[in-house]
Amino acid sequence: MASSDPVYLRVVADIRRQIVDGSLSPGASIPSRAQLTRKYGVGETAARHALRVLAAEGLIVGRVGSGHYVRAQPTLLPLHRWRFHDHHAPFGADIQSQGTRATWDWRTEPADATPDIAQRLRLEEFAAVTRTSYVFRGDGKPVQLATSYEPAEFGEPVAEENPRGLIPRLSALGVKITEIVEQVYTRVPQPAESDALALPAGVHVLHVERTHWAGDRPVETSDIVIPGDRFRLVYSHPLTP
Amino acid sequence: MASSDPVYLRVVADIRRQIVDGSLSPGASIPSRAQLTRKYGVGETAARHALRVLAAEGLIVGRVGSGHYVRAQPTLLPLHRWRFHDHHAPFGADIQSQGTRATWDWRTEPADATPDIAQRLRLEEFAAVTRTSYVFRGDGKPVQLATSYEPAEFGEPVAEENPRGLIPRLSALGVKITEIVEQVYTRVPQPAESDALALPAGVHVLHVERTHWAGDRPVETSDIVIPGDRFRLVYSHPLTP
DNA sequence: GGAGGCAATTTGGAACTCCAACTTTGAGGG
DNA sequence: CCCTCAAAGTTGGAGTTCCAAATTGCCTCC
Repeated sequence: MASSDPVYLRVVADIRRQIVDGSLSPGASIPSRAQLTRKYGVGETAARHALRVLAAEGLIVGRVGSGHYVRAQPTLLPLHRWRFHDHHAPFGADIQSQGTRATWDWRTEPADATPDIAQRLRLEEFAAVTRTSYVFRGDGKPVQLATSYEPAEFGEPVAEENPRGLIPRLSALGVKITEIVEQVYTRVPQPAESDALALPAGVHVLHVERTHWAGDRPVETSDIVIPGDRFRLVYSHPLTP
Repeated sequence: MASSDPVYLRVVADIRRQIVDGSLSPGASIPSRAQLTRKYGVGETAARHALRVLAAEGLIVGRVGSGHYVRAQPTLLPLHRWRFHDHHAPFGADIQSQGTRATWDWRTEPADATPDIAQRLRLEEFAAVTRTSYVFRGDGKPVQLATSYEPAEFGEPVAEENPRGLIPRLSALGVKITEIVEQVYTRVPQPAESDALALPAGVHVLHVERTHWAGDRPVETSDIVIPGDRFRLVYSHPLTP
């Protein structure tokens, strides 16, 4: 904390310290901005700025008319990525095995492959694909979004077949899945995603690009959007003897 | 965009749309706040607020005295998590294989296991462990931080032995690694991490908790901090016939 | 004891103003 | 053409003031 640093950073650092060292526990109230101006001898602008930074870090949350409060640090539910890949809805099976009631909606439609999807599926641009959009719910609240793309040649996953899952469905078509690859990164959610997932301000998502391979051919690719404040992803790698 | 929405959101949405649809390409300048007030008929506060939100989303970056500019969307270098686990520095080997010169520093010291580490290593609280802190550099710039913990009984990885890597080292001690588990989540970086990794404002990190298992015993656990604007993690899962 | 009303307080949005440090541009001179 | 300097403009920090919507606590009445 250099003496030339902006005053708001002094306020941020002090409050952050109290939160991190436990002096201010989850649910505890933070001084109002009027109180901060008096306590730290700063103006309202700096007080607001400090509160804004702390809120953006997810450490506090403001309630209109009431005040700011320390946020409980989220417990991140683990999603074991390879454990349920033979279920018809791996995510659903995972959180259900952890005691959360899981439901999901999906919508399937024919689409043209965007350049990105075409590349991932090694198709021509604008090739015909089948796009299936999912909303997964835990205890009734949306907790994950996913969009899956398959070459149109595999046909549309009709409603009765969908519960069978991708791997057996493609197997019945003579396509054997040999590998699943997931690429994980973090990003800012799009406004529609924030709305759909009821994300608190400042929360980023984990974005998983998952591709099913049959030998050296990609036969399905998905974009999965996972709230970064609710889940962590667990990957296991056994070592062969 | 409801008509009762704050005016700053109108500005945000308009500029975001231009960036997303390519009208404003990377490097393009954004109107200054004075220009925004005139263009959108809002006050300076709302103009600043809009710019602040866009900056927090990583879409623009402000340069003092110059203006705001559209940020190039980062190309995320893939880190193949299981490909180099038998190297002495898997991360280094990974980015080196992609053309980036990798170097790293580390520092080893005895420590007492915190409750979290004790739980992860199935040790008593405050049990003696060996803590090794790493700073990984790509082309001379820090690009990843990691802290590794081992039970103290394995001894201190002395400098000459470190290049051999964890798995052969423990193997020489009669401990056979049977599985590696990585848990991935995203979070706000701590100030020291932001400094160390030179993270732009608003960038979150991927945090990987990695544990090496020998049978049902955890024998090493690490916390790995990866800039969310530079890397993505790639996990592969072969399906057995 | 419970319900309702009211005052005080709070947050989030917003306006206007000022300032230091910095950048950019244009004019003038060599 | 190149260099210098001044003017204009920019960002980030900061202050003060106002307002709508919401919350909380206290008081009064039934």
